[in-house]
Amino acid sequence: MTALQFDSFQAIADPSRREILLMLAGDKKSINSIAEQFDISRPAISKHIKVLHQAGFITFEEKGRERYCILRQEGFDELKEWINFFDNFWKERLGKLEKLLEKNPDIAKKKK
Amino acid sequence: MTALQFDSFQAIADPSRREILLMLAGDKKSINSIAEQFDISRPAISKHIKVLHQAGFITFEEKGRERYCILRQEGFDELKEWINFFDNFWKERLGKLEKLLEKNPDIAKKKK
DNA sequence: CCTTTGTGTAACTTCAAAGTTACATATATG
DNA sequence: CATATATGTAACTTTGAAGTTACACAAAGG
Repeated sequence: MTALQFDSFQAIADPSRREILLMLAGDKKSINSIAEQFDISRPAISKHIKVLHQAGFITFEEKGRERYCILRQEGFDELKEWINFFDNFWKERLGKLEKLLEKNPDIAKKKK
Repeated sequence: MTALQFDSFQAIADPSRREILLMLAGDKKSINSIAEQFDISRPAISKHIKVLHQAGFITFEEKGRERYCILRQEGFDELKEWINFFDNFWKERLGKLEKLLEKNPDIAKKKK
């Protein structure tokens, strides 16, 4: 249903877009109220919002002529899983090292 | 000491670079052995490796004329913290909701 | 109804990223 | 030593991302 048309890694590569996400963690905000916080033009922000939406990071809540942007938890899933993969990699590696030290405690001793 | 000259968000925005990191989770690899796995040219891979290094994701182990790339755990820290921020945001929000329901159990009931 | 406000988007410019080829250099090997 | 191998990098091209301005349009408000 929510066909991702934009890579989430790509989406958060831009500092302005990361800033927008941070702003939305505070509260939902209209497009214009977001744009006010930036030096770049309103259409530029509009594009960033579009990207964030297409990447699944935000949803909209229409209110008259205003469009409020709301953070969307699932948007962060892909990244979280990616990080988790490497986290597990390190943990696993640490586990192996511990087992090794249990069996060969001598390794921990200085060579000389 | 390790002056980051490249943004880590930017570094993982490129699919090839993410792929390289995945490859290195298996084992350390020489630049050429990495390049072999890709369709793009060796110099292109060389550049990607440089970026990953400057962003702190990998270190090198020189072995004669070969240069082995090794995953570096700290490189992932910035990202992990970023994700954690939003994770805490959701958890906190959930906590607030639970407290609210404790005090006003009626909210959970259907309106009609 | 006219004007203001909030937003989307088309058309354009600029710039940097990602790729290429060509060349340089250092190490290994027969 | 001559050659093959592993790598770095300069110079260049192409492409797309990010910004701009200008315009369109729907909703609100007097």
